Amino acid sequence: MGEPTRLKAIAERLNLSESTVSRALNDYQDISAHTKLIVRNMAKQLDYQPNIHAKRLASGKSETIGYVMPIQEAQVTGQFIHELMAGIAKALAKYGWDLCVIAPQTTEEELSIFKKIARTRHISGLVITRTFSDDPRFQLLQELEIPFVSHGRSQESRKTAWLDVDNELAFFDMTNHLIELGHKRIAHIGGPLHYNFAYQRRDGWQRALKTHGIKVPKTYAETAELTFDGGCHAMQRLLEVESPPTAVCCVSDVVAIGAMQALRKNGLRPGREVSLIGYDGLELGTWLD
Amino acid sequence: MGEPTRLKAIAERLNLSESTVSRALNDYQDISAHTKLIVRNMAKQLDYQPNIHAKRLASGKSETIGYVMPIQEAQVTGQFIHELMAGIAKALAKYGWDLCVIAPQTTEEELSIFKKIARTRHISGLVITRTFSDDPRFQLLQELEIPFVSHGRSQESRKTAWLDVDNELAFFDMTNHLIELGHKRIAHIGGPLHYNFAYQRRDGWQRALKTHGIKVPKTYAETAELTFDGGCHAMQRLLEVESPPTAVCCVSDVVAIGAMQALRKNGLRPGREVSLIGYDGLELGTWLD
DNA sequence: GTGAAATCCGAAAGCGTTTTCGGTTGACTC
DNA sequence: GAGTCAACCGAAAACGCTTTCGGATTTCAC
Repeated sequence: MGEPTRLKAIAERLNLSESTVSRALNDYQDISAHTKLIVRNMAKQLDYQPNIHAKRLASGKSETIGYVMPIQEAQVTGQFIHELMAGIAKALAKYGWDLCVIAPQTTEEELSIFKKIARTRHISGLVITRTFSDDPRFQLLQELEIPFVSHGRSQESRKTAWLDVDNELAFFDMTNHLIELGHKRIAHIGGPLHYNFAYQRRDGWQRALKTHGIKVPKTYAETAELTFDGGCHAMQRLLEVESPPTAVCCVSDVVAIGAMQALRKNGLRPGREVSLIGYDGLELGTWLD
Repeated sequence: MGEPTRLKAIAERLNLSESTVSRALNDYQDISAHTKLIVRNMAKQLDYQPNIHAKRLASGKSETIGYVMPIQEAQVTGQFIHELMAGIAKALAKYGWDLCVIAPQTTEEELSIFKKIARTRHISGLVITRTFSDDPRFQLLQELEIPFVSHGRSQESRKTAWLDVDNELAFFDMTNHLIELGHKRIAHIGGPLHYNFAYQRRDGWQRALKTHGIKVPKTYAETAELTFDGGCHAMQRLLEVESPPTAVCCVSDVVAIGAMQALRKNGLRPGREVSLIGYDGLELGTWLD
């Protein structure tokens, strides 16, 4: 293998200056088409790969995106989190950008990392995940003028870029489906409402009921930790209500499985006496129905 | 915020040269303890953060580890994959190193990325995951002299560093547990044997049976795709065997859930007529039993 | 055939570190 | 008091690229 090819090598071979070669490769306007062509050919021939550190130092651009991993709590499923990462990494790779993992331990640490990035600018932009309804990161990042995309929205998302599943619609559809199947007593086991997706999903459920003029007792709106146990206990509570629901849509599959466990304990068969429906990347749904 | 602090600023404030400051911060031997002290204090006071690109360019070290994401196939669960990433990222952060995501689309692309890294050395080392029993990456990386750690082993792992769950032992223990519960007819639904963990897990099951002098028909060693369907079909086949098993240990929880579905279809109750046991990070086990 | 305007390229100054190589002190020996 | 040897520190050259600035051609209009 030996030494990697440098700009200098290309320049010497072609009797050009390094600056010309650099500009040819970066497609500057003031380089003739012919020159660009021969430079690029030579670069390909020598398998030239620019030294990214020199490049980033000289240009002052870091060409790096930081992916902020959610702080570990409970066993909120992380199934699709890494698919998203892989997708982003692939897309960035096309442009020679890097995706860097940032894993803060606490919220305070997370915010202080942001501040550090704002000073050093060694990271050009961020992807943040697991957003909260009231998420302090949105304001801070805007103040610091760090470009970012959020996976999942917040109340502040009007002004910022985000990508998200349409949670509200998904649960609206899900609930409608149950209604079409003839269910009237449809409950919801939601997640803690500081998770924004939990908020949205509950809203979808409510809107569907409202649209069809169906009224349910307040006790039908359950809340659970995003664990098996959480789902189990919430379902247990629903079963103790005066007239228990005939269908329950759960905020996540993990919760749904927990709920199912509760049904079994009470001698009820999921899908028969009580319909359960979950939601997530896990595809457990195929088995639940 | 303004401009970040540079080495120069510290040097000027202290009437020292930049080189002295640099060596003081990097704990060189030829700088007096006193000088080191005042330099470090000043650095802290000015909140100095070295420009990593300049640093990496000058030192020729990239201080970056690449995490090679497994190529997407089927829905092999990725639950704990991101916990590992977070752990690595945290550990590296302490030393100012970065963890960079590499997401190849195909095996060929993966190998060519390795070759590129070998030339440019813009990444100091790799973490590779989802290893195969016969994994070409091990040899290539050794040839290219790229330091790496594998998460999961391969046949070649004698010479290289790896970290892994002791799959063999886990399934040995699991099977023993079933034996202690009185089961004699214990089957195994394994994964495709080119996955090394599938290999190891099957071995653990076999060793336990052998240790207790239990013989089972060859048909008890089933293989399934790592999906719900795979588990379902494999279980179906097991039920059609002459004398079906009373317990089955499954290579993963996803497969176990599929198997469970098959049991239900046949009017059997998991945990009653047939015991099922799965294995993974999903903690589904708590519910399965 | 002159001036102006394009067109294309080279020289050189950065970017912010690290690291080699010497040089200046002061202490210590005989 | 000349010579030696540590102990400390500064000057300056890398590292490999980008980008500004200006210089040399060529083109075109008149």
